[in-house]
Amino acid sequence: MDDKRQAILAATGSLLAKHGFHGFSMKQLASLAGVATGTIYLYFKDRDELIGQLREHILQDIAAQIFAGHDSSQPLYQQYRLIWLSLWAYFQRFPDRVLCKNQFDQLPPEVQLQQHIEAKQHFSPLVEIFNSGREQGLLKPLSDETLACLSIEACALLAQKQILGLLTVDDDNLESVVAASWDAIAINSEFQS
Amino acid sequence: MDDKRQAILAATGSLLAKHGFHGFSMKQLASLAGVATGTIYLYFKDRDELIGQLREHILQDIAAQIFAGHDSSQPLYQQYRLIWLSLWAYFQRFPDRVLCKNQFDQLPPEVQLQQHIEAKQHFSPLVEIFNSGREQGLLKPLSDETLACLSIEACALLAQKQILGLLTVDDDNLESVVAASWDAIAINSEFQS
DNA sequence: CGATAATGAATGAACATTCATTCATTTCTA
DNA sequence: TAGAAATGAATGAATGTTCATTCATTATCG
Repeated sequence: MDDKRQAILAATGSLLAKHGFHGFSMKQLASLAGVATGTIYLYFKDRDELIGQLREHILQDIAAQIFAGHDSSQPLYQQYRLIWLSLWAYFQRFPDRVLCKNQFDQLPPEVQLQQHIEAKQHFSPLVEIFNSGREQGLLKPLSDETLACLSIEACALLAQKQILGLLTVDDDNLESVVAASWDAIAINSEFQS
Repeated sequence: MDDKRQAILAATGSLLAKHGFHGFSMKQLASLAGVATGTIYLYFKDRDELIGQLREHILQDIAAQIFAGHDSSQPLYQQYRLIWLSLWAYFQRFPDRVLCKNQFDQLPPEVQLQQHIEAKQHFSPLVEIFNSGREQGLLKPLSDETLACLSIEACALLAQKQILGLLTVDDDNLESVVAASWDAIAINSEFQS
């Protein structure tokens, strides 16, 4: 059965979101997933592989969702805006995913290097936007990573805080927040829209 | 002896930075701090209190450093710039602290609410900048938390990535990165500097 | 001053608990 | 009924915490 696998992955996500790596135990996971502890090991070699696969699963899912309506013939800001809003919507729909993603970003340094390379492949359309933006003189001449920190990563940060109840970005503000994050990476000419 | 206490706190920081909460053991800590395991419990009630006190220690230290040269009579951007650059310098000097801070930000949700209230008190001068910036029409009409995410939190994010070797912000770029993060929160008039 | 007593910081082996993982057994399915 | 899937008690390693003991230092007294 493959829905057991899915159930285990889903339970892993919600447990990780709730407790972090602290207090994440295979027994609790089994009980939440509605399987026996041993069953987990039929689908995953061990704890680390389980977590690695969850990470991969989430990353692919996010990438699939936020680039769903992507159209590289649109104006650059429109492309950016759609991605940002899709990411925001995704995180609102699956709050656990933000929390998980941020947990992954706090794994030991040696793990993160590998993660970073994988991630960049998943998000290549965004890298394309950065590239052509710099070429056209629309975006600041900073590295992809720097631009990402200043723009799209703010989305994940804001989403996390909103989920934890530390701030509120309502739908009225949303459009100006996207624009604000664009301002961070865009070159400010007097003629901008 | 109070330097035992300091030694334990320091060792906790570097261990936390290296391994995260994963693989952080009191035995390893004792060995790194150069004390017996039992000694730790003479200075700290338990593991959680130890970590809580480290958090408090780091937060106070950061606040003290980044507001050291703060002068509220300066132009708003100059105030912001100094804080940003001080924070950047601090993180370059004490890389462990960034990694620790980010670990704290991934503690279970219920812990973070309390942390957020404390933190806001430590960083009141920054909140002042946001307040008067909004009043003067220099900053976008967004909440403190949102402005912080878009501006100063990017500093911590960039610092972490730089420390992990995922990007490089050299001193030439630094000034434009600060300006970029300011662009995110500032209102863009045609007459801006 | 010298000898003795008291102190409490520091120790680390011992303890209870928790955890990831295994595997003999049972349950399901084709 | 044979084979696959699932179980969950058992295992042993690892962890946080405790506490009886040590020992350098300080205080007390003859």
